[in-house]
Amino acid sequence: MDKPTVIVIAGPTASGKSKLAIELAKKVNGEIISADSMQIYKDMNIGTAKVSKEEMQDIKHYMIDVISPEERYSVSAYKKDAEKCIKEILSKGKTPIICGGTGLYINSLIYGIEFREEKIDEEYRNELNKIAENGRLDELYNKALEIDPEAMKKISKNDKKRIIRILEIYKKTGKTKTQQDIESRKNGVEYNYKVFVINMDRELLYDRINKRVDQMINEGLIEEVKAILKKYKKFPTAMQGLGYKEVVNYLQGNVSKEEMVEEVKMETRRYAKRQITWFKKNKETYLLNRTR
RNA sequence: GGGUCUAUAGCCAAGUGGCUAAGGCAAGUGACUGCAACUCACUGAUGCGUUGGUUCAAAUCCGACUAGGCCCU
Repeated sequence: MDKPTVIVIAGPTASGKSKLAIELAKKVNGEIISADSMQIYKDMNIGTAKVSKEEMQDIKHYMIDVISPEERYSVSAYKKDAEKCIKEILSKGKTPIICGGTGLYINSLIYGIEFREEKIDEEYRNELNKIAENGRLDELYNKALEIDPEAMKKISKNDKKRIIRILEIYKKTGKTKTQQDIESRKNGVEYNYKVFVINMDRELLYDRINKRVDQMINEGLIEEVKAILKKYKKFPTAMQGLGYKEVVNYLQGNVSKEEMVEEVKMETRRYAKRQITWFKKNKETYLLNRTR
């Protein structure tokens, strides 16, 4: 039995993924599933560069505006939700098109990673964070090294977040991350993913990023941030979003507007660079070279 | 024209006589399966504006020159 085809369009910010995905959707009778860790949040529109209703051209988009900025989201939730969308689109006889820049999310789909049911133990996480912040991260590192020396080969002594995760997994399941990773992949991949990664000359991309940031400011990014701050109280993850932190900093009067804009541009470039590194790693990928 | 201060990597900058010229940002490369727009690692000056000198030893002290800032005329 042939696996159904799912198209994936990935690439760094401002490389034109969204537009390409829409064009493609029109041609192949497709619908689009976003793979963006920030576009899942409601009310964060300008800063996350969501496509407008008009730009969608009646192509249905999934996984955008699904949760409130006050909530927390995760890869495992994304995997589950996105696969639901894939099934739904396929059942209509249409082609699912995954489009986005969050490599972690895309990988969970294309490598068919199964996540076990797990609620994050916030208390334990906070406890470990406190230890780490008291300058005792090395203790956590050593503990993690004892539990899972294999996984620790890839984790630096300073990588707080990943060291803590090793300990979390062990406390929760009694298993090592290495074991869990193996189990998570034993089911194989359900769909025939065709992955396209947009590749673009670095300078051109940086230029596009600068223009996009200027445009975001013009479109009212600052107002958007103000509105979000007024509407919601907590932002466990959402305010990590590029641009948002910097605007908040500006609103607090710590930096001038010009400095803030420069910061956002710089951060966006750094982000794009990380994305490029991430996607480069994927084998069996079709590189799309864009020169404009 | 006179005076004065400054000159270190793409940018900001520590060093004020003696190990191999701090650090930050940018840039590049890399890791990353439950916060991922996260978290983290690695990489850069054979040389300190130019040039002469003092010294066993100079980015560091002295002179000249060049460039820039400030003040005076």
